[in-house]
Amino acid sequence: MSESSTASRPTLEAVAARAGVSRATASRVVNGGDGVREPLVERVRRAVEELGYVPNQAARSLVTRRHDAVAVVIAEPETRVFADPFFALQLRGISKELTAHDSQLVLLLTEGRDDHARVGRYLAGGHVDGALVFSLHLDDPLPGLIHGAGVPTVFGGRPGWGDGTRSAVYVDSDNRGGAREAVRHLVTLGRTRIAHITGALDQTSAVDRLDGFRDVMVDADPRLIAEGDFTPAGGERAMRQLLDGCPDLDGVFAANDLMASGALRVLRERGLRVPEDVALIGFDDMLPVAEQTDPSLTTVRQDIEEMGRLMARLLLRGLAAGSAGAGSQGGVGAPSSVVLPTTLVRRASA
Amino acid sequence: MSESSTASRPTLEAVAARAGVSRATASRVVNGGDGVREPLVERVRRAVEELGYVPNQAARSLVTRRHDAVAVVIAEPETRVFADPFFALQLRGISKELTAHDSQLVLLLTEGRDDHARVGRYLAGGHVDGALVFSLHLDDPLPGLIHGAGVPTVFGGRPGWGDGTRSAVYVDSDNRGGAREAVRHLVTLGRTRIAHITGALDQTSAVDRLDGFRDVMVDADPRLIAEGDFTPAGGERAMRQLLDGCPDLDGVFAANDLMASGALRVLRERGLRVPEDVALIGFDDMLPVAEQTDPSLTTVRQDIEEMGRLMARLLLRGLAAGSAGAGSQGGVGAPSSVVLPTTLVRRASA
DNA sequence: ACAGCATCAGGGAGCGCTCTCAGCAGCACG
DNA sequence: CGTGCTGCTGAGAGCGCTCCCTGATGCTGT
Repeated sequence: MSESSTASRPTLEAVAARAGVSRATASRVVNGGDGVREPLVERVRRAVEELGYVPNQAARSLVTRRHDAVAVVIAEPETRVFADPFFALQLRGISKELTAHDSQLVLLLTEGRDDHARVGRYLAGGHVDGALVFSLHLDDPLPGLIHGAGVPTVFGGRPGWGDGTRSAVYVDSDNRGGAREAVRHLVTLGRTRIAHITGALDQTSAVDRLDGFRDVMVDADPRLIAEGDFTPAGGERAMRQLLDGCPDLDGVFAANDLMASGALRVLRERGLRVPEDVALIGFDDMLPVAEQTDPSLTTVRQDIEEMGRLMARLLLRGLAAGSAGAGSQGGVGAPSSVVLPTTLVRRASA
Repeated sequence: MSESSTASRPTLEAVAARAGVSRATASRVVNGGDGVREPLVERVRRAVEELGYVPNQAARSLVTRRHDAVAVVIAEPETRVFADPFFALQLRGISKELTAHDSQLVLLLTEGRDDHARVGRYLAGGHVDGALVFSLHLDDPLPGLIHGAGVPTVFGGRPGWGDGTRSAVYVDSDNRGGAREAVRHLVTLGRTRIAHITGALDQTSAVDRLDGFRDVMVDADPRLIAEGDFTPAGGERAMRQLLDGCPDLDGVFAANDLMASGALRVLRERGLRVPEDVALIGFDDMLPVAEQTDPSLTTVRQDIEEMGRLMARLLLRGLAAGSAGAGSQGGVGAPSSVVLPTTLVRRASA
């Protein structure tokens, strides 16, 4: 491990001295240089350069009460869920947007109830300017807790119906619309006995996709709906259940690609051809899965990275509006939720 | 978006006043309470509770020069690489360890050269106590740059041979040993014409795995080594090349599971049975891949989450030692690199 | 009972920065 | 040439905290 340099870093005072100006003027230059005459700006700039001056963020925060930092809270990242590319891509989108606005990304992963309290305390402690929160489960107390903590927050995915989260700002994919499109596509292909493998129904995305399915298959036989859990194994189980209850089904819409891949195995195992006998559609367009299955998976794509970018943008915009305008309460600049469109990606399975 | 509370948060001064003690005493209690008599401790604790006091980290950092924050730098997260479960798991391990030590995780994702400068500046700016750095490519200037920035750093994976990184502290899997074990297993199975699909050779992990392969297959026919790039498509390409050059090979060691899955497809496509005709071993034990292939993949497992945890632990230990001892340079507490063992996971493919 | 010692509380300085406010220049105009 | 104005610059306070140092307090020993 390399050691930290013991030589104390130069202060604004030192820069000012070197440039032959006051600390205040040096500060002005460092923060944009408005209202300082050109020759002085130049001198200060050079002094900064020569001394390798970097502002002390702690000192700055102390007086400005801004931190140029945003917390990203990912609740309950069970291996299964967290390890999929989903969060990685969202993080990248968020990171890009924050970087563009000189904000730092403080990552908070929570595991269990104790952590909720910890995160709540951290956010309430005013260490960050705002928070981006991912909470997968309907019964998660975190969204309510955070919402109440008085920290500007944008949620990733429509949050559950916890206290006060009805008014929450969130960014989500059009799960319902995407599901509708998928099922309609199956209908277009002439399929009539179309089944649905749901996701874990304690997550809004799963509920919304199920609703989308029902929008098209208005009075679907209950035997054509099986509850899954977003895992390949769950997809297999659900597919077996569906085939047992309704052996002549000719279309399946799975609530994600992982379950679709499980379903695919079961279909093949039972000697059913895809897409000839049964057309199959997934959701997410998780590339390593969707492209590698045989046949490759028709699926509903959502732009994950864009979701992340948008969340960050919404939050930053809200922060800017909140600090600029007098009342941040529902003011003109207060952003509202965004639902991003999805697109059907046609491959071989349907 | 919920707005930030306008009521200013209570200060230590307020706590002290309420508890009827001085600011200094209140501070002592908040920081552990050593040297303060029990009744006073109790009173201060209650005041903290009642006022909902949370220390202002900025003010604290300003004087202590500690930040209780660690930067995690992930260089060049191309979608392909970043989106695999690898980083997610490492992040989780890191997060757990940092949380246990009340440190925050500041995530820095870099994209391109400009970002390098940005990250360098950030780290040199003394905003964090230390850094955990992932850099995949041998020619990446980042490790050298960071190493030179005077920030205590631990690397994830053996870094390349950039300036000064020879002495760098890192945590890595025993890539070479794991590879040896995999190839030896193929030998044990009676395979004699064993091929290797390498990873992208600008990454140390790929080089080390190739070295491990060579350790066992001392004078392997060059036609039995094909360069891949860690992607399924690369695995397919390499497998074709291998079969074209040496149609009677009977064992393959792929440098990761993704490439093994690609190789598997090609083998099947050419009518070769796995493991009967060709035994196949991967690396990583990336579950969604290794378990879902048919046949399931024999592979070399590394404990990714543990790697992350260890990196954080090493860094924190180094920080503690560095601030305690006078000279942090190679002192008693200075940690040295760790190479974690791997284990062969036998499934169906070999 | 009193000196001597250890222990614990409080006063105060100061970390590095921003920001208000006063002051001083320079200019146009009367 | 004097007055009023605009536009920069600098002095100084203070953000909330830690920590040094001094002073007060309780306890032991004789």
